[in-house]
Amino acid sequence: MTEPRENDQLAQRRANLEALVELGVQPYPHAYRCTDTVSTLVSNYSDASGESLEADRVETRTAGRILIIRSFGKARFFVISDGRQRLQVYLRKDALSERDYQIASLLDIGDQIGAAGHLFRTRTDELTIWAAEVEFLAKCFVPLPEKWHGLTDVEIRYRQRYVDLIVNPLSREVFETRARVLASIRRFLVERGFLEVETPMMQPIAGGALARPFITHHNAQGMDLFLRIAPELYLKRLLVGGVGRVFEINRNFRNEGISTQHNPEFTMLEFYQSYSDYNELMSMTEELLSAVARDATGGETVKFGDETISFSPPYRRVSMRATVAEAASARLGEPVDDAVLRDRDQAATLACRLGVEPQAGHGPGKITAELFEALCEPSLVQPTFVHDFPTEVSPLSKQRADDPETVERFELFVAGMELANAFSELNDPVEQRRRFEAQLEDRAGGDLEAHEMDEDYIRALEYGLPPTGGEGVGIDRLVMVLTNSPSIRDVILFPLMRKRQDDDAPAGASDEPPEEQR
RNA sequence: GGGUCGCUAGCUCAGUGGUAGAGCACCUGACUUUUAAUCAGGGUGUCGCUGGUUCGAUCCCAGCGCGACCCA
Repeated sequence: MTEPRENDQLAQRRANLEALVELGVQPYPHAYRCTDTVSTLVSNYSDASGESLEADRVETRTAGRILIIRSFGKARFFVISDGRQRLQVYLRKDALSERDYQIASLLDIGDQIGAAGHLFRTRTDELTIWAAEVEFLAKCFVPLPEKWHGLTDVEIRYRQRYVDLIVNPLSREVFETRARVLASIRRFLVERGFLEVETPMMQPIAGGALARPFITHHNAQGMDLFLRIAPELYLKRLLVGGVGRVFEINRNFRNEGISTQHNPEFTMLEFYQSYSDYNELMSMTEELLSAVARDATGGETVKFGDETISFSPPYRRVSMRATVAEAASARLGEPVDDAVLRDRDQAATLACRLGVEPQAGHGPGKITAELFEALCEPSLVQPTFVHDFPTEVSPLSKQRADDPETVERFELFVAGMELANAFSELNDPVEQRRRFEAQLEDRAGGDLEAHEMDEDYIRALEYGLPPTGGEGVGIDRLVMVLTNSPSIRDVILFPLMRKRQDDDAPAGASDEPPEEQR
């Protein structure tokens, strides 16, 4: 590992801490009792006039990190932040003890301080604490990014999210919105009688979705386990057990590439409702997302890049084959009948003409799904339900009564992204076994994402799963849309990044003080 | 996996085959209501890493690393 880089700013900050210690200041004090946070002061007094603050003096003790220092000889202004809001503190020599004034003059941008005093407004009408006391709380040894441009290097923003959060208020706002989204979803579902549960993240069979899992190992049991790719099969076991309305919000792990829409671990909401089906879920999804948008952003309409997206119901509903046929027809300039997509040879021919190479083992259903991805997905900007998927790509969904090649399933697309996936749950154990067996054939043919056989799940179905509608919603992507974030990494606090060699090296402070201070 | 682009001071960015540049930050001095405070002075650097070409490379070439975007 490389030696910690020494530079003047680091040395200066260490010297300032030494000077504080010589004044008798604790370098790492244990607590500071605040009467208010910066955020509550700002929200409570942002409208208070200078006159009213003078007439009814507001005394306060608060704490935060220094973000800006403006120094004027025998007075200085600090802008401090509690991570959400910023507030100015005015420190003048004649208002402070000699000791506190010396402390104030030894503080650096980035340091944590406590301040006590009363609120007033400056000549320029800025709400400010007139400091009577100042307390040193913790040292920042590393210079913060620039006050004007902030931190824009996305690599540092993702790897050192703490720095991003210190200097970019918009980053904090994204995660505040994310928290409101989760709270809103929970409220919505709990109000409708859904029980929140947690099912295994480590599973002996990684099922419930078509994806490659991560493998982990249990030492004491001497067994390999998979990080879950979906909670689905466990949640449906709970439905067999009589938990008629159930949901889980938690992480899934899929061993696949990283993109602006994919992180290997991501957060998914799954909910299931007995005695229901996918039609009911479409309406419920409209209610859920419009409510979440309101709770999280204040309205049902959001800006996403150049687009304005409305979550106000109803959402457009199109069948997958019809929308593929329509897109193919527009592309080729000739009518295309969606019946073509039910025949392997005709579907393959159509795919070739559209520049999508069908793979050998892929039947008409998979080819249709691939054409949909290539032709239709990116153009679905406003919330759109794409329903009635090919059975071939839906091993856990119930077939339509009038059409066994088609299942009762929909996906919701927003901003060109798949946001939700739902279906009437397949509850026939014999048919479920047949579907798993078809998947095993795909697996034998080299499809590493094909579903594995899960005997216990079939046994659970043999006890009787009521007719059920179930849905998964990608929380990260939903938050992307609601916060106008172009990358999934913008809405995940610590997205997966490749390890760097210098990850072990501290940015500044070393264990040893410089020679001259020993 | 493929393509394109990027990596220069703590941060945001210029730039050049011959002593490395700006703004902010930082240091010294002035200044007791500033708002990117102001004024005077100061450049603090492994130009991502390794090799090659060259008298000389941060620059040109190759490989590698990390990242971004597009494609699969």
